[in-house]
Amino acid sequence: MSPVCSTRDQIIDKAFELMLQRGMNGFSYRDISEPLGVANAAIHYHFPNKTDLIRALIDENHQILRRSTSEFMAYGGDARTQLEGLFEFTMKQCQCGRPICMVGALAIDYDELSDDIKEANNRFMKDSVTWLDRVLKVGREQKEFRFNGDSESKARSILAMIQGARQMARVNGMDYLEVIFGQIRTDLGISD
Amino acid sequence: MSPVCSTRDQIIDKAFELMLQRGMNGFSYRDISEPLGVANAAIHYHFPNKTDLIRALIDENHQILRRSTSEFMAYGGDARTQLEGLFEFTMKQCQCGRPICMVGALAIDYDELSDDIKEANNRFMKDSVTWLDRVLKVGREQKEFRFNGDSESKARSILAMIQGARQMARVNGMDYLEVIFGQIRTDLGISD
DNA sequence: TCTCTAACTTACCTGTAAGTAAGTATAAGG
DNA sequence: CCTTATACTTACTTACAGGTAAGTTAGAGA
Repeated sequence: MSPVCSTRDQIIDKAFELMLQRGMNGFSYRDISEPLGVANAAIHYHFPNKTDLIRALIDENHQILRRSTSEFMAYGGDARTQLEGLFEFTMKQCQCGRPICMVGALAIDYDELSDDIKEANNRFMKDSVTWLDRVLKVGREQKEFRFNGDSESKARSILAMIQGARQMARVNGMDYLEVIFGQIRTDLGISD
Repeated sequence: MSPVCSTRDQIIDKAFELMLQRGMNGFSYRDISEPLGVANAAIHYHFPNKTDLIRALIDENHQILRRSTSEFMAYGGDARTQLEGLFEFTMKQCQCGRPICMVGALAIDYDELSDDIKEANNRFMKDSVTWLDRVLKVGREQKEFRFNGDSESKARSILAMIQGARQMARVNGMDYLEVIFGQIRTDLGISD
């Protein structure tokens, strides 16, 4: 195991931040190397080309979400708490300089992505839907949520909403997110 | 009035398409000039720098939506028809090579936008919310739609959903959009 | 016929992006 | 002590981005 402050980890950290702020074409190797005080070629040593770097960022993203969802899970079986965990997670991401999500960032550059990156991104999306679908199913069974129709469609629509909201929040201010969270609660028949 | 096939119009057409496919940093002057068979500098003649070009694209986008919404309006007072018009409009945009919307495209490059572009983008968003808010209000009064809570929040959430869905559709296939449209109908208490 | 302007083209410049090749410091192992 | 691998650095190349300056051409108006 490499230490947390290894050059490689620092590169990933910085690149991850830049990726979710500006997208794939919005940052250069220099934007990473300069603040870290290393040479440009140091990045090429760890990630031969930009595709390799992006691949690593997708993995990073997947890990972050997986870690977070298992954190929510640990809170207990309460579906409402898990949904609120997703809201909090989203809010935190936006507040710590990650205004857009990976799927949204990659969607812009979709045409120039390699097949394995497209697939990794797709897998991530499906994982997210599966997770939320489960939360909704449990929530409906436990009478915490009230909604009509298929729970998977509902899960997809909520994820789409959050993704869109993140982008609109950037243009129109952070309270856009709170409005959307409120609407999701209302749509799920949560009185609060 | 310049003819439809003027160089200026062709530049806007091509740039608009590229913008909604790849975002602001995803295309160059060459990507426009080459297919049109003109010199790179011809673009600079009409739009001195890239910011001027982007500004023109936002205007173009605003006009397209305004034209479309007044088309829906012309159909009659039926709120349901107007909502379906929005769905159709979105679908058509995606099918004719404009997978993402302008707000989404610009959100990625937000940090490097000039103030007037940010403002124009914000205005566009607010116009869209205002329009949909009205449709929802009328629809609720006429008992075409059934939903809880504030109509403006609902409008925002629907627009966020569509925006997110466009991006997710790119990663996961076009039927994602249909799923989301279906979910919006369900959430509005439309039986069909 | 001459002049002027709009709408370009050609030829160029500067900056910067991604990437590479070759060299170097350091520590670990035999 | 020598060798090897890791983790870099320096110095470079190639390509292309956005942008500019000066020249050209075609048509409209006096």
